[in-house]
Amino acid sequence: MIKIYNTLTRKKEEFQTLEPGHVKMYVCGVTVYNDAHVGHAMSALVFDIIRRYLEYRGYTVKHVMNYTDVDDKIINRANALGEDPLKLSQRYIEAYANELASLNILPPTATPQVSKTMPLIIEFIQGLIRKEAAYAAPNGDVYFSVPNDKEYGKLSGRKIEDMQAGARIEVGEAKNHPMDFALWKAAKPGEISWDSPWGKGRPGWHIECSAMNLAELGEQIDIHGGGNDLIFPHHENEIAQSESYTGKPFARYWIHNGMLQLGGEKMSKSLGNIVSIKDFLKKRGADVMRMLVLMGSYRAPLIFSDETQDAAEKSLERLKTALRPASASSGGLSAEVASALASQAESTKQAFIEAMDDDFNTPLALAALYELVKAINTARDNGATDAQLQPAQSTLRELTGVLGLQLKEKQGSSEDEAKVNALITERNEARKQKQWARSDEIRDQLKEMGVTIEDSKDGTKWRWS
RNA sequence: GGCGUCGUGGCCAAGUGGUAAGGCAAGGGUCUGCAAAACCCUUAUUCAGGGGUUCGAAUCCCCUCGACGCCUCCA
Repeated sequence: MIKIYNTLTRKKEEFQTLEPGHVKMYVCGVTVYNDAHVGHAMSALVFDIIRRYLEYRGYTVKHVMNYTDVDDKIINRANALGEDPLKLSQRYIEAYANELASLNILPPTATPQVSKTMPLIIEFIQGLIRKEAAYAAPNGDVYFSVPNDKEYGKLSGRKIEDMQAGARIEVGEAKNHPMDFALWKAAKPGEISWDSPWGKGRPGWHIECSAMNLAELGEQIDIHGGGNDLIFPHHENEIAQSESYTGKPFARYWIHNGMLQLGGEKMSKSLGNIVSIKDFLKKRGADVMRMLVLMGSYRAPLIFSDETQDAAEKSLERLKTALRPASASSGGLSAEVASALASQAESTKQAFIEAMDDDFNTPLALAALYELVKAINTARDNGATDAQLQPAQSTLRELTGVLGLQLKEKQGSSEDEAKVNALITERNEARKQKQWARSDEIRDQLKEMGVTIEDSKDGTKWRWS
């Protein structure tokens, strides 16, 4: 039984889908006006891991991730660049999709865009007005009427009065109540706009997600996800809109990931402390980013530093050691020892599932994997053959695959490989003649080429590092 | 000011009543010409601090201190 921490109830709950065996999951994507950063990658990875695990447990997952391609920031950036806003956002959509693929994130089953959902958004707003949950202001804006929604604040645990005390709320002249938020914004001169019953304009930020949810997944969904910075106001407003419109409970489980932190602060475009996904991938591999996410709880802040990145890289290396082949000269394990390895594989699998079932406890799941790593390596040291290692290794592959880890050994060009082999042959000649200085010199040379070597009874092994 | 999350060894981190998982780092050992990798051993009488509940608390309650997030665009 899978348990999920639900932001709505602030409790772990048993996971039960609306429809047996099927999961409808909507995750807030990004506003596309700039390069995405590793914080976005974290969020995408968290929900990719959740999706992969749910699929592993037998669910069919409909995974919707939206692109906000109509927004103030996009318009400003497009104006600055003298580019059409939709062309600009399209460019960043393609870039983001490629980056997600590079991170080994499964493509969502649908990726709706605001600009392509306009008729439904307008219809949604009309519906809210009909139900008196919203009103059109004389200037062409349309607002959601917060005081008319008795349940407003249930996700974020806020009271309308408390928020007003914050005094940071801008009182728009056209609003009836300071907490009301825009569903439709009248177009300013020269801005991109769409025709609507209220004149030319464009949607507010929150309504798009309500509309796209309805379009892609229907009135009720199982999982709604995103970063915890979206809890208020975005998700609060989404609930308000969707539930006012349908009269039904919207999402069963609200899942929010913690923020990625750089130097003790949240990484965000407005703070300017950004590491882009592009730059990260130049320095480190996709697995390193994923490992960083796996090492901590998805709900907690993720400390992004050189130190944690190094640790993630080393931890990956450790997982990889278990997947390496048996020693060529191995004499085989006794039946007893071989069956002990098999039972470790089985108990690791169970521990892994138990950990992941408990609100996707990836650090605990990893701990289970390391036990299997140790068992495999010990078996190899004790002379296991490849055939004896293989079942345990394939269990390890299966489980790391569920987490989305690729654990590929690094590759070099075949030209370089020839060079490496020549050097190793030369070194082994030197070693035969006990010319240790020459031998070590060659090893240093190889190291500079990015090659690690290991001498063993079966000869010299090497790999790119 | 309000709402929320949280404070566990050098770093990351699991652990919601029964006596501190795991990874990285560090030290010692086996192996090796030396390394590397693997394996073995060692490293928190203690869980921000102070009270309280309990036979028993990192885990529950109260207070204090501190960090972070949200209350404005934000994954």
